[in-house]
Amino acid sequence: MINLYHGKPDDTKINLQWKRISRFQESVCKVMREIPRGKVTSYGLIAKYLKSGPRAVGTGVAGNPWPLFVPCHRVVPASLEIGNYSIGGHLSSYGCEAKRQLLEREGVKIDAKRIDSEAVWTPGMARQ
DNA sequence: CCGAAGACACATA
DNA sequence: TATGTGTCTTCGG
Repeated sequence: MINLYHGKPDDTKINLQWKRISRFQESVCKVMREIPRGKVTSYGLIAKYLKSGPRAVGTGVAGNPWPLFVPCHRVVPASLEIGNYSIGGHLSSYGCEAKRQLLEREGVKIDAKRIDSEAVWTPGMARQ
């Protein structure tokens, strides 16, 4: 698994229990799965794509049932900052550091505390 | 460029 | 039904 880091867009042979989450969360997760490797997107873009509101997307991502299975770490604020990120629960306050490491390792150029605007990916585009 | 305030859509209790 | 949210956009300095 974790083919996400190997360039494969879909690694979920595992039966994710979509039924346990809401329709909206499912849509958000699907959109996030379409994010190419080395690219990032923002809540606002997903919100626009889903014809929804940014905060709703944030809520849906925050309640992401499967961190890392769904590349929620590729979702950053529109300000292109790292933003917050909680992995393995809300116990890790250093999740943002791990997020930065993950993104950097995926090829996203991060300038100290900001993400390269070239790495922004918009939902709805043709997958690379 | 940086900081502060309002708003909107959806989830959870 | 009411409140909260990992936000966004806009206004002012």
